[in-house]
Amino acid sequence: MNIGDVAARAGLPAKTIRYYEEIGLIAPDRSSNGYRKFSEAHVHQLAFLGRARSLGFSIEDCRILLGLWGDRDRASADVKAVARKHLAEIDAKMEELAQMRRTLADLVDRCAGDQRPDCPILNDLAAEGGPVPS
Amino acid sequence: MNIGDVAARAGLPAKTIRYYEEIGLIAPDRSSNGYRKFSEAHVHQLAFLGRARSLGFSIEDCRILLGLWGDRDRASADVKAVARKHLAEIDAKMEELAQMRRTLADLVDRCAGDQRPDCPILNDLAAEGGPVPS
DNA sequence: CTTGACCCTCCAGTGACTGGAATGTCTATG
DNA sequence: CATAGACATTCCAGTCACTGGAGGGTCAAG
Repeated sequence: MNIGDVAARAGLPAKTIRYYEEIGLIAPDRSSNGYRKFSEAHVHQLAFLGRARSLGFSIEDCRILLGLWGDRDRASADVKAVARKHLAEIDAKMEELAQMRRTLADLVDRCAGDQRPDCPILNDLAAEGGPVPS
Repeated sequence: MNIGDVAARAGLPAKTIRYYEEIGLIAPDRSSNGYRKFSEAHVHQLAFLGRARSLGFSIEDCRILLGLWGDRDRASADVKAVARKHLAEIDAKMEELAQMRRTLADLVDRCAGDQRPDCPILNDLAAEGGPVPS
């Protein structure tokens, strides 16, 4: 199977698949003409990667998960540990965003948004204490 | 004022301040010895940038906000538009993260996390339909 | 034999810094 | 006056995970 077919079936751009080979995530064979040759197993691996990436796992986490997936003797605890770490990162990011959102929404609410120059958003950004909600 | 003092007062790393100069966000003078020379106004601008960045505004948004801040004839509507656009981006990111979080939390919940290899996390990542919560 | 769809490699760019090397300048002390 | 150490400078490379594009080779159909 050539890269185009694999890309269609795995739902990933060909560019991305080439990149994944470059960083050693997958290792397709080569035809005599230099084209990458993919097996069904490769398609499954790439689809796996696509799903893991869509859940926000980093490439390095994906590498680990792919290794665990291919390891018959894995412990589910190892998989769970990776997932939990990622979950914690997501929670941290959400908390950070929520904090920004609160502050920003407050500023937006307080701004008249008319033709006059007076603006609480700029005022708060300019203020010593910054726009950190007390 | 040298870059070290400005960095301490604005709460930004010197490296970042040099970077901001490189991309044209600020324009400090130079002493005869080649050192950057900053004024009080520069300190305020940098602190402004630090606060805007901490709210997640992109560098380009910061550039716009800085311009509006320095424009006596601005309309607060223009400021509000920038902030609202950013608020919408934050909301989109939060929604995306929340979606990931739901799926991932479900997977983690369903995984025993013991020494056995059976693992719903890997199973779902490997599945045709992917780990998209129905 | 040509056309067009595919494939290849290599290079550069994204955003917003950050680290480090190699070098120059200033200030305080012996 | 020499020197040590704290500061400053520039430039290059790396981060993360791709993405775009140039320039060229390969293949199947008509």
